[in-house]
Amino acid sequence: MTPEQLSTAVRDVLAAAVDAGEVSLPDGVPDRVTVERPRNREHGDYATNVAMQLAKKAGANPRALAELLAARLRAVDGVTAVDVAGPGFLNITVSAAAQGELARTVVEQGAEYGRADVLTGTRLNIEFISANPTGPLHLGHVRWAAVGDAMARVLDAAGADVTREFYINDRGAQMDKFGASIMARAHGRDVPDDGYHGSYVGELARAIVEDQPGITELPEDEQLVAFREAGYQRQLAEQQRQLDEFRTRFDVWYSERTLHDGGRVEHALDVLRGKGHVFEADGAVWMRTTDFGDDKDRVLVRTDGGYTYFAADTAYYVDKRERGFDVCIYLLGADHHGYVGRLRAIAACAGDDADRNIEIPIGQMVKILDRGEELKLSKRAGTMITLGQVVDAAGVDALRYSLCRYPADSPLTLDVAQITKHTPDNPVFYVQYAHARLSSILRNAADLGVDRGELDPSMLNHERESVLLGALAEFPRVVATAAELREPHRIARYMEDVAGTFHRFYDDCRVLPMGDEDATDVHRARLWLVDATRVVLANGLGLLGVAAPERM
RNA sequence: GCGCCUGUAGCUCAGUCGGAUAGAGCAGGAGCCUUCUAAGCUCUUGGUCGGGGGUUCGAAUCCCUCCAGGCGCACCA
Repeated sequence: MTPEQLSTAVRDVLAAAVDAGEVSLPDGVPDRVTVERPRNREHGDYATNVAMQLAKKAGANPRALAELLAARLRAVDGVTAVDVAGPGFLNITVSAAAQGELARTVVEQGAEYGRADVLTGTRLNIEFISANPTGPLHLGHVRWAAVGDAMARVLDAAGADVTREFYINDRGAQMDKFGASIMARAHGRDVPDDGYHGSYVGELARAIVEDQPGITELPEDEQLVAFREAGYQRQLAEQQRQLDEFRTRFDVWYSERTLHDGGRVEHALDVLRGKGHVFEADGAVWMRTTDFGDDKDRVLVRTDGGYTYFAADTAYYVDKRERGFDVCIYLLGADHHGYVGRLRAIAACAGDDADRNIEIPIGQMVKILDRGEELKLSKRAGTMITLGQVVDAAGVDALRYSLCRYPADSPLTLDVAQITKHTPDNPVFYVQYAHARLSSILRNAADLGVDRGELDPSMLNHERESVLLGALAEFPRVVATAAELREPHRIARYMEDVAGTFHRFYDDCRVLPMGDEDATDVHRARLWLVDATRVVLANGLGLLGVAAPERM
């Protein structure tokens, strides 16, 4: 019996009590009844607080209402005991057989187990990283690479139609500075003060000159463009390679230039003019974002006739909506949180609901310590910690998992030594090890010729088995919650719980027959449970983009 | 000055439709391998949930206020 089924059963019991005239609910029976796993085992397998929630509406004493529901619940198939406790909690105990059926469900659903449908029908666009193509991805991008990718996977698992998007800022003054910096290096000159000082610029210059020997002979203005474009292409390819290595995938790489070249900016301005939020003042064209909570109005077209970056942001949002996305998610770093107000205002000015059509989660900064020292980037000194260097130090799995295991809105410090060590106090390895251990049991079973056979769920009546089954049953709800709250870290925390629960089961319950023993129904049932546990961990790790090793 | 985020055990942090005695790991202490991975498990010490007020059957959670720390407030990109 899954929590979902039990919740439905409780709701049905409530409805039956209403029909029988034992309870009166002026607002009707609620659609959903919360059934949760109590922290304390003495409170049964599941508990519900419906009686307390509805007591006031029903004009009844919470405990009396609970008693009334308990009497009916006891008759439900698979329920073995119902107690009324405290101010009116219903503590429910489920039979081993009803609970054990879950092992079959999980194994049969396999990779599908855990998928939910809470977001079915929602078209989501999730944009993250969106770095300038003027250099390699660095430390500042790493958190969203991991969390954004995991979030996209979780949203997909919850049934949403997800598009992952990377916005390429390939237009504007920064690009020209980038081109000028490469050109300066190609001629052995100093990079301009406001240019790019990283050592990669020199390497780029060398590679480009080698590839296009005539480039340094071009007139200065043409040469700058040639360097800029060649540098752009190489850096974009480099970023894509870095992300590929980090297992972060995008569906759409959206170039800012195409917004301008395709007339999308003019189009967006027309749309917004039509909504009445555009005005002219001081020779510039503005959008009245203060109508919607922004702290100041924003310029769209400068006095010199050029479009601002904000105009492109506006066009980009309008474009996303016209491409059919219901919700546009922008993952921004804390250093960009000043953009939240104006982005929300864009949505509102476009006639949308800023509380529904746009979401802007803010990720706080990450510090990474290596051998006690903070990996720090300094643009001025030209020292830079690239994504690749961090990956080299910590490994993709450890890095992705560790970044995903904390809520993105809390500041984070990771120690490379801490997240890469192979000890149980490292959550990555604790979870991966559990998966390897499970895989090992399944391998050994095959070697011994023990087949899972038919499941007799009533064999799974050990305390540790019951707790493990209960934990596995939570997976779909955890996925749904993680998706709805945009909090993939819940998946990691959940898996740590499952891994611990499994290790404790393993310690107390022998799965395979020993020596010359014949396999019994208990062995077979435990194999089902082991298989189901392995499925849940594999699916969960998959949601974080972390490997589920079969051997360690 | 205004805005966003954070404040929970010695340390790193979980904890959202408000629920039962506030949790986990580490660190400290004591144990468990003749058979499936000891990269594991068991027991134990440890709290004014930053302070104060409010809402109610019930608050770490919701509201107000104060304190401390981080970040941000361009006709830059």
